[in-house]
Amino acid sequence: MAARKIAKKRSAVGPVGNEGPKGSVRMQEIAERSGVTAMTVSRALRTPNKVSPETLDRIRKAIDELGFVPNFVAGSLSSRQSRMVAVSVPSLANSVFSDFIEEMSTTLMDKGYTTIVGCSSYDHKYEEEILSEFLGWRPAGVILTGTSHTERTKEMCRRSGVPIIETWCKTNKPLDIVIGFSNQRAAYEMTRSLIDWGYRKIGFGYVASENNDRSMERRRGWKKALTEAGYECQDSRTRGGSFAIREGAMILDKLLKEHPDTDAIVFGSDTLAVGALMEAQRRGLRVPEDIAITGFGDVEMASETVPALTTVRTPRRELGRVCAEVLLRKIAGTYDGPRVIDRGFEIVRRQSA
Amino acid sequence: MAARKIAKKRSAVGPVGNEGPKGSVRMQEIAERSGVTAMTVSRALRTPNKVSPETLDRIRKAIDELGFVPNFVAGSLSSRQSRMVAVSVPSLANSVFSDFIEEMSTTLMDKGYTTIVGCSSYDHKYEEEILSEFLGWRPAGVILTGTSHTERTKEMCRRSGVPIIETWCKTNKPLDIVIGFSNQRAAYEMTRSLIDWGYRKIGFGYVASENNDRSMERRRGWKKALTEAGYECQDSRTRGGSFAIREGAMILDKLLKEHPDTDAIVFGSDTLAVGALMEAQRRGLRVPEDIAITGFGDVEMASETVPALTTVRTPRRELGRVCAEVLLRKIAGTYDGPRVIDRGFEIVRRQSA
DNA sequence: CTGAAAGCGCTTACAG
DNA sequence: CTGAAAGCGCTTACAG
Repeated sequence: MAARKIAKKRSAVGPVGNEGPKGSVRMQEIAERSGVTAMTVSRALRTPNKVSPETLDRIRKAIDELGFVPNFVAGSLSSRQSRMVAVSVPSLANSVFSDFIEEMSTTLMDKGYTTIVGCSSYDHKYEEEILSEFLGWRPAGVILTGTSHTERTKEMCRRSGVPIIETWCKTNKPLDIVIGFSNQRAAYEMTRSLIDWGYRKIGFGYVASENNDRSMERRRGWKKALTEAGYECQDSRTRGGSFAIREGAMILDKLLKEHPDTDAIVFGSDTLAVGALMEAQRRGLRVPEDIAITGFGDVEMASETVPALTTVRTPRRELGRVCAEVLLRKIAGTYDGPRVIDRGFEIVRRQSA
Repeated sequence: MAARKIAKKRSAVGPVGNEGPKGSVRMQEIAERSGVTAMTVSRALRTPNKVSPETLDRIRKAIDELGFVPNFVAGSLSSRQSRMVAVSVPSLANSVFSDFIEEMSTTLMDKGYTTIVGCSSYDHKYEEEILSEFLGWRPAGVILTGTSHTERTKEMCRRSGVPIIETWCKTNKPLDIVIGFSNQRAAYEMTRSLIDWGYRKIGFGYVASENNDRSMERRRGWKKALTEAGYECQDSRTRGGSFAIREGAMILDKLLKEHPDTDAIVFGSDTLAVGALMEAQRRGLRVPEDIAITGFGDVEMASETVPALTTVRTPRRELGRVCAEVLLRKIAGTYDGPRVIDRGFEIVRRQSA
């Protein structure tokens, strides 16, 4: 405010170089120092081939000397497009999502885009708040986990007019574009595989949350496989939003107590499965001889446990990259691919089943 | 552009309500609909007590009906302060940092701040690029992992004039403020504890990277404890930036090959320790009878392995919260605490040593 | 309690 | 290849 006004006066009067601690350098300063106008500095940054080589040199030198960092806030307001992408995931503590985010944000940064990330804690209402906050930054695109959202979330997405990608799921009626895989199909095939391998009393372990459509889809897949084969369905769950390892142990305990003849458990996540694996070891249960255990995700840990975990590999890094790439093309207006993109999954058989 | 101009004309001519898909609602529209000027709408949002209750009601109603989302980009440019905080961590895949980030970003969002996160992949040069990118958004504050950075990174921090917090370390000469704990002291005490518990040939396992000052500090602490006690120092490492579980197994292998009489290994991270634990199990080695293993971090998994992991608990969530709180006070200009904040650590003895 | 004017630092859309 | 003018959607600093 006052400081800025003084700075302006200074640059109009004498040579630059004494920018105060708070007075960050503007294009104007660069322009003066290189004997052009701000317009040409702007061009040098955005379309350098439209500026003469000598001018370019001078400008670049000035930028370097003054440590000029272009103000994206001003640029975004002016051009009505911000190179920013907003993402909401249920949790970062779950490595499945942190890997996804890491890959996505790296891909986006390579193209000059900044990623803002919010954690909804598996809560649709909180996802709505995050989105509303993020939309204030007028992002160029939005990526949401799952396909179930509050009405207001959907309404805000529509009104915003920006490209939306939903991910980690598959649906036939995405808000805009969906990139993921069928959770139901994946759990179905995992369960089918167990049946093929000779298991008969197959339980399901998960954390119940009406907000987690992925989890519920997986449960549906497990149920479908058993029903088709004419087997009983017995599941066990803990309540709450977190996917603590501990919960896996509790589920194993509960399931074996209620249905002692259970010979396999399909878990809705690797974290739960690893928890169950550890609990089995503590009890002296042999896996898979006494009880088979399968996970979902194929996190790094899955191949290292003893016994190594049989699981469903989901393409989490690939999902991050593809979401970024498709979104970028949507933003550029050059996307002409399908609205539903299925990246599949893979059953990985190791030792635990 | 053209669309915007048409939209303006529209709103000047007739009643509002037909905003196009791209034409997001502005304060101007809210003002017209509630019979005031944009200035009053701005007040209603920022200092509602300075607006008459009736006016406030009308404005809020209009905001709701039109689905107005204030444009932070314009607000930031105008007020010369953005409610945005930039953070750089080495990796999100490491749960130690994702927990930290989750806590920090939640704390910041509660106060109306948005967090932008970048992953440096344990690379100082890449940290510099991320920072330079982030500074373009004119964040209100910056949080950096570690205390070792490139010269240009430090220079940019100074020039930016925004509050900087370094974390996960302790140093006497922070760029601005440092909030963390002494990695050297923590590893020293872990090693001392092992000595007290009767171990004599204590190795150190870590991933070598000159960019990771935390790791090197921990190694120094281990060495110091052994040297003071007059014992030999034998370490083993793998090269590279990642903290894969696999590396822990490789380190165990190498260390036992080169120094078969090793009776304990201090690991620089829980991930490595868990990898070693699994490898020991695969080889039929008893932990801690044949070999003791300790970790660093106390991640969720640490208490669930069999045997449960003895480790150093670092206050990662607390660090996230405190970084956010201190930064917020620095931004507000009300911080008068120390420049060096030590949040300590804790040796957690379980079964693996 | 409310408003008119000016400005934040860029980019767009011309013009030359 | 370069520049002058206008404007992006808000907030600041008055004034009433």
